[in-house]
Amino acid sequence: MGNKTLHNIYHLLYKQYGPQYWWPGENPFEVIVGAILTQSAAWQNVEKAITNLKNAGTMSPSALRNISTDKLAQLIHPTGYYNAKALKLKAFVRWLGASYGDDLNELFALDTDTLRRQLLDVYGIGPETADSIMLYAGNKPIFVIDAYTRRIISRLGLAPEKNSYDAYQKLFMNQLPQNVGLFNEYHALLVRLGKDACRKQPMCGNCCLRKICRFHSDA
DNA sequence: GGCCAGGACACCA
DNA sequence: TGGTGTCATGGC
Repeated sequence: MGNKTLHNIYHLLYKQYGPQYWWPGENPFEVIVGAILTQSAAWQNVEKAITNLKNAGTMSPSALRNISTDKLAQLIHPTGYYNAKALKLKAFVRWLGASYGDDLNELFALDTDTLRRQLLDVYGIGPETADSIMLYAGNKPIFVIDAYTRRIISRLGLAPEKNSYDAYQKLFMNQLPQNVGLFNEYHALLVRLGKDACRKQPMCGNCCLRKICRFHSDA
């Protein structure tokens, strides 16, 4: 594989779709809440939940600590898994208050490795959510891997030997400049492509991946 | 009416 | 380490 392949795919995607303006959210805390709520859920449903939280005056760490878990679950009902996600939000704000006095600037002042380890220790925050928080709320140069990314890369024949989150992440981070803006836009573009792409295996001949496929086989 | 969304965790072998 | 079940609504 040419070491410029991932660069070229990025430029092709950007040319096709343009900037995606991620992450939708008014401030870093809202981005974090959205990152937890969007786990295996359509963003359209997450927006409804975020609106509910704002209307209830609960889009803040202290407000989320003070509200009951049941009431919180009601507010985020549209996202699905609302009981589980209510516990996850509770776990995060409890930890944020106890460890950092609700100060996200202090949290994001940690070095990248320490920050990621600490986020992963919080209940409900796995690799993708941790990396989304770091990149889109903390502006840290780390690449977010999701199901779309794996599917697209795999179908292009670029899958790493190990089918693990870390292996996919290294694939991108070893070949691209450690640039927050690039990582931000690239992941968003992969999701955009993923929404368009045909899900059938093997790759069908006429879906939105075709152009990239043709490019890759030419490269 | 079935499928699947911008996952994570518990439990098992 | 890897596979499976669970959590669950809403749009197409």
